[in-house]
Amino acid sequence: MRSKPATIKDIARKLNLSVSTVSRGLHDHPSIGLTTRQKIKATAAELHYEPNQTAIFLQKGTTQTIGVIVPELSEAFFSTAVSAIEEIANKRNYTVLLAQSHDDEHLEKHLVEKMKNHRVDGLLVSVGKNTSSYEHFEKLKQYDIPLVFFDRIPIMPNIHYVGCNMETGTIEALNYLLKKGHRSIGLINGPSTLLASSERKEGYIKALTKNRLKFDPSLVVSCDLTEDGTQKALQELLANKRKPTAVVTFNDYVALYAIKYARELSLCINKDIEFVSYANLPLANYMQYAPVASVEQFPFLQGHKAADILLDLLSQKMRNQNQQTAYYKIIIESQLIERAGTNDQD
Amino acid sequence: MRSKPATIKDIARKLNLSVSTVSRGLHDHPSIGLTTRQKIKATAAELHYEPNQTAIFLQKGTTQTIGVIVPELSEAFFSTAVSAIEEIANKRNYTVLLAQSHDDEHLEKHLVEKMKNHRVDGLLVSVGKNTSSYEHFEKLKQYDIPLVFFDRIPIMPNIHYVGCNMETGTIEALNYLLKKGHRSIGLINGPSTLLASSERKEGYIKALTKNRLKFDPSLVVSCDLTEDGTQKALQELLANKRKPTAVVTFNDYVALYAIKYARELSLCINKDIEFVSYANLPLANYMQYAPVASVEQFPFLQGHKAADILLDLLSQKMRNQNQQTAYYKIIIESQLIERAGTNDQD
DNA sequence: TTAAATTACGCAAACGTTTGCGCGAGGCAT
DNA sequence: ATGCCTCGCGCAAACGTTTGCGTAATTTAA
Repeated sequence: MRSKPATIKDIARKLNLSVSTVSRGLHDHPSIGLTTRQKIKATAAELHYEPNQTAIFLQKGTTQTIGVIVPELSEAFFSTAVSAIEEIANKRNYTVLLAQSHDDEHLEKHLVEKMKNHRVDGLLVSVGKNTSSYEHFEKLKQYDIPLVFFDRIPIMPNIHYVGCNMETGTIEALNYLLKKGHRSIGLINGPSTLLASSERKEGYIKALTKNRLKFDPSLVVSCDLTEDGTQKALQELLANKRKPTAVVTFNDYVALYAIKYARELSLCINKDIEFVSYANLPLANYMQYAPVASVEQFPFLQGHKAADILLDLLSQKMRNQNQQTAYYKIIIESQLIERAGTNDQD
Repeated sequence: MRSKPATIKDIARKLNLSVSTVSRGLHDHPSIGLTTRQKIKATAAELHYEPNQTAIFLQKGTTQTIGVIVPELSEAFFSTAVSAIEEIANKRNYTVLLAQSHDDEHLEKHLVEKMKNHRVDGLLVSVGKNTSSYEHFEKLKQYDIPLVFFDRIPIMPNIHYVGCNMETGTIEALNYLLKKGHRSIGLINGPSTLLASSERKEGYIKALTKNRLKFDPSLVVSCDLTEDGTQKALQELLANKRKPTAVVTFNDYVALYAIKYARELSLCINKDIEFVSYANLPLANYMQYAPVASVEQFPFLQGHKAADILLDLLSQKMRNQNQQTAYYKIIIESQLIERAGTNDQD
């Protein structure tokens, strides 16, 4: 058992043919005679020959790889989106080079650099929540590497992205809570660097305006999406003169942290205070006290669309259609999901 | 702004030097004069030159990449292990090519093939729960690609692996439940293709034997780790003449499904029936009814160790130490974690 | 002054594949 | 018999980098 895999040269040597004949024979090129092709194939099988992708990539100037950077793979949202991306990529014979930034801007920059060095053909990114500068993304344009953002989108000009309409989702959430009788509704928002945060706030304001209610800025609080940050945010809301009877949280994890803390303060969940979240993760099905509703953001669809767009950009590039100045800005409508049989305290 | 990145050839042409001089200059080779080196570096910066990793990989016959295949990234256990692997890999300047098999044997085979075609230097695998044949792993030996299993380990000869001692963890779990007064304890086990399943069963039997209790095979039930399979398994246990008052579940997800179903059957959790699980995931902190204890399996440590072993094998290989016949079989001791203040029904 | 040693570069091959172009042999038409 | 066409192969370059070995010029020592 030889230590090195067989190459075309080995087959050529064994059959006393040239390397180019063997390469063509393996690819069923019509200029190679049938018997010669058959001999080549048989010898390839015998030597367990497998093409070396690195050599092919060098020769073709493409790596047939797309890079994907997400903040945290353990978040079902991101791993769902990634599963969708993998599905599309597999269908189009692309490899996915996956990395997680752990919401660390420095690591995110390093990962973008590494993706560039690996000459990924294109890149899909969900930005880290703490990322506040985007030169590392700008630099990719110099290398002509197509880039599509999804879910968490930076506030940058001239970009492709797939996102969810958080504004309308927020409006639905507010309408739902207002219909339930709530008049003082808090919002635990995310970092202001995220478009998603400003969208949520916009939706919140629009919903109040539409219902002829006054917007009280002190009921909208930012947090860093950590458990500690969430506690502080809830504390701030509960200390408000207009103590909220309902809170919309940035996502299910924030809801989970907020609910846990509310219980520690001896609040009766779904009586003293109700929660609505974003993401509608399966996690909530098993939570002790789940939010009464959640805004579905269709991560699988977002991942799917982002991958589609990227591969479309790649195929345009291959066809040398550099006249692309239009930017994809896909917004998927969100959907408020009311939880059936929200847990009451027994 | 040129569409293609600059290469060493461009620098060479611009400075009227040879390609080899430029390559050596970029690497501070002592045979290149200082002024020449400085000129080369300045021109490289000016042209935004960045080395092409594909070319380097071809020339060096290594990809500086390790492949990692796990069943499901959304499981915190696997994503934690992957974070540990990434940490080690980054330190040693390796890229991680990550893929998820979704417990699908066919997809797992395809991913192994793709990893091989990409000439990953080594591979880390946590086997899919439904994988029942392992030729796809055997074939890697032909290509001299080092392979280390972690967490879910196939029953195969001559392999490297890092696992957790499920036997002693199971014994601790049984001891804990026996000490609490339970005498009829069920076990919802996993697929029999997994070593982890037989280890759990062995631990279960040994614990009973050590406590001079009879082993009743009908109290050990296999399931496929799905929600549906878990329901059936619990049903079977509850229909037992010796209806268990405690159940040890294969992992936290199985516990979650089992508890949900038990509640549907109007059983009082932690009164009529208690659960102990494996994995000790953070998820359980937010569960409505969490298992009273869980066996910690240290996924970060497992990932860390698996990556260490693989990189050690790779560096032995680079030093041409083919005399390796010893196989790494690392077992990390598990640890039963009793949950503080297990939820009582209020 | 001459020979030997050292310095600073360049040539060419290699890694493994693809592919444009060319050539020799055989077949067919005139 | 000769010229043209087609078939079936091979040569060589290329992709972008690294590196073994060689050479010319300069410096140093005898």
